[in-house]
Amino acid sequence: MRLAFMGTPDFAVRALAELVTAGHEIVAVYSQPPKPRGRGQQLSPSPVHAFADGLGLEVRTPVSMKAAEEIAAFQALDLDAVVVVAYGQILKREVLEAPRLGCFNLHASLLPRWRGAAPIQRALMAGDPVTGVQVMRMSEGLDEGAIILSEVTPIEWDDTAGTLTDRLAIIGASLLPRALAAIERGGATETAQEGEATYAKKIMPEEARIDWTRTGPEVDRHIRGLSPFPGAWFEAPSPKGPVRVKALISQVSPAAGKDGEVIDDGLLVACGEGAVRLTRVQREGKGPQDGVDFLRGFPLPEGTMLG
RNA sequence: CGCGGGGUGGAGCAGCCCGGUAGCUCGUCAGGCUCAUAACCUGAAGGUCACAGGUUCAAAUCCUGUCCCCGCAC
Repeated sequence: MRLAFMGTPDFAVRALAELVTAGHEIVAVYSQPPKPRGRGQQLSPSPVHAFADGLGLEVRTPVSMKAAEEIAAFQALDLDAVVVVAYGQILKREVLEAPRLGCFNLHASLLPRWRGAAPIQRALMAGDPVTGVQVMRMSEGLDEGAIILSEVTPIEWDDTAGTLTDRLAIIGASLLPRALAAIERGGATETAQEGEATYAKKIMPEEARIDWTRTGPEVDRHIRGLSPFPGAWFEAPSPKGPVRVKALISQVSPAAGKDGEVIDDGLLVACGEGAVRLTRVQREGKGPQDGVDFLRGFPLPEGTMLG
């Protein structure tokens, strides 16, 4: 089919790759414009942008798809369909209706649960037992379209946003060629979303700080849901003042103590109820390291209070 | 030139301000103790202190430049 692809982060790269492999003609790739990122504020293209460049595909990075000329240029592409994966822009009706067969979206949750920006992290933080990816026909509302294909995956006790994202990206990417094949021959079944909708709000920086008054399981989910990005963090006391430390991986434990108190010599921290052991950690200015390695150069003896 | 931290035996760190013997917690190897051990004791190996210049009698430490890593911000 004659397609356009719209996507921005790493999560979307594999989807694009699968579409290319499936032999579709990718007429244009839309991605968010390069922006200053990382240290030094270097202007750098999005992962999808960079990947598409590598394949020699035409990349378009409009600041807004709402501009009349942008819509006109899009309509002129004369497309069969469009695939959108974590693009980061709302598409207007004129855009959605331009392709012959419509616009399709890959979304990383079991809709209507977790519509919106951060479905994977929200599912993990909420302690959902399962999640999944779905291909849907896009409509004007936010992630409200009819479902065409979906696959469920359990959320394991040791999953982090990172591992789940990787897994869902792979599953989701494999769903797309199948969905498109069905759509092309007119055999796709479209099922309206059923159930109570919830919204996966964007993660705000203040939200990432660990609240030790919450229960062990809640703190654990908070840590894994935000790992590796943006990272749940706390403050550890040091001779030079409080140091910000990210907790990347943790395990729940039934031990007890005061909220935020280190209760053994292995980074076991008491919560409002129960405790969590921090098994992988990263302090500012340093790389990620195992809890035991961290402790060798940054002792946190029993009784230390974390903030 | 957005702000900031850092590159020291295999791992994680201290030492740098106030130049002068390479330190700490582990790991590894050998031996000992022990019914036994990831425990304990003794001993050993292992480092051009990121790289390149400079200052100095002397540089991990001071000065200049380069490369690389990371946190914030996004």
